[in-house]
Amino acid sequence: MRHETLPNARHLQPAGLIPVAPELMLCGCPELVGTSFSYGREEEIFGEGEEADFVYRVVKGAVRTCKMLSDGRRQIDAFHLPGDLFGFEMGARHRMTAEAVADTTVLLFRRRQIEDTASRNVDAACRLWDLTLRSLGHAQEHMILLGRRTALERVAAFLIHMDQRLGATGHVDLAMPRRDIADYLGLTLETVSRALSQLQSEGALRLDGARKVTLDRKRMSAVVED
Amino acid sequence: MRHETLPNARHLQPAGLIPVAPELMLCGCPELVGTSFSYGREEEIFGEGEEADFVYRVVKGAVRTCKMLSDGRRQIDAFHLPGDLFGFEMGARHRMTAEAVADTTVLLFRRRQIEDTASRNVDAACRLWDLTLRSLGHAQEHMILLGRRTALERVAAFLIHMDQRLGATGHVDLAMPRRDIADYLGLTLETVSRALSQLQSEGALRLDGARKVTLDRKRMSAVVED
DNA sequence: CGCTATATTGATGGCGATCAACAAATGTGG
DNA sequence: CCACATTTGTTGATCGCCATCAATATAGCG
Repeated sequence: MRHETLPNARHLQPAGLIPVAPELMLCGCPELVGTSFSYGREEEIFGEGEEADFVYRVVKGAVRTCKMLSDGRRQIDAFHLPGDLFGFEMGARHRMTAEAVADTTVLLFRRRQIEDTASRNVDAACRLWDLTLRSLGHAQEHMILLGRRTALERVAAFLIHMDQRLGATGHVDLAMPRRDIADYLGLTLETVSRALSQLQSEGALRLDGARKVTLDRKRMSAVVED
Repeated sequence: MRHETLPNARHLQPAGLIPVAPELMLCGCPELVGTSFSYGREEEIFGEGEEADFVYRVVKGAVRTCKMLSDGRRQIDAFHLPGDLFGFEMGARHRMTAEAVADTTVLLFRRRQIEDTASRNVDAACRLWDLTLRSLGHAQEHMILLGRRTALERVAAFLIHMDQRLGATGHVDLAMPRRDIADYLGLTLETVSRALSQLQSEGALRLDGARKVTLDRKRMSAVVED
């Protein structure tokens, strides 16, 4: 049994004092105040197999959670953007690795505190259950994408989804490289790049630099068509 | 707003009276007593988009939950065997279709009752949360299979998993046809059949009839090797 | 038995992976 | 600020796995 340790962190910024800012709380509970941590690009937040003592909320930046096989094959199960929670686990240990995709700030919540709160506050417990159901819903959507969608459909669906999460402006600013998109979509980075080029040649999007994409939302939707 | 109706069912077998049998309860709660229903092979239990008023537990048989695209592509997200719960949803409506793979008996629990119980009984709420986290964990495992595994690995992993769920005897009795296995693994039924033949020729398993498989667990594990 | 549903096996083709070269963006030190 | 190195992204050529189409075999069932 090892001692509970703090995670790797560049800079510790202690949370504000007496009047708790609402954005520091989890599920609106004043007793669940997060501690701010920052991670550099590509830095590991937690690794598969580590003790799952904390739950995280993204404040700034982007995080990927993924699984790897021994031969290096990787599957990214989700990208977490500002406002998103990640790090919930069934057992005592993480079954995923979490890494910062870009320079990232997160809020850290002690898992025991969350569980204590949930066991006393019914409303918080329901909200936590709902969050887990939401993750499950996302995973289920992703399974049909991975199992049954073509490469072009996957890339289009990904961009549409990112656009919606970033405000549905049609201007998507991708935080992650091609390789990460590929590992999220079950493709290679070359196939992702080709799909983007094809979507551009079809007039469904425009690439204003590799990470900046402008979508024609109507034509993009026509590509996925479920 | 439509009236809450009972699901399709062949035979209604009213639950036992005064002393509630433990196998009829959910999470060990005496107030959560299920009602037994039976469905024939290929019969729909609930459809995507329907009101999610019930949660189900398999008593006998097997159930598949799946999503479909408009052009007929299908992804089965899970097979539910005796003891398994299914039908939990985030919102008011089912986002999946559930169908009986074989002649099946389920217990039906009113969702409102479950939520009422969870809001009063902390222990039950935690168990329900844990069940959802378990489903999420399964979905995450399945994503790396769908995104990064070869056909042979998928079929081998599926058989190993089924063997474990059925008691790890090495004798797997498949309840579902090749087509369902294929739609679960993101393959075609021909590819599933070929993978089974190849595994047999490699001595990793023996087919005693299409639905009866005897595994060499050591050699099977060597195929998936994560 | 014969009828039907299910499974296996074969032949062929296409989508996406792999290997490779080049281009563009980013960063670094002089 | 520019020369150079490094990382990231695009595009091309080829290959292989799995899908598709097709034929046959087997199992289940009246």
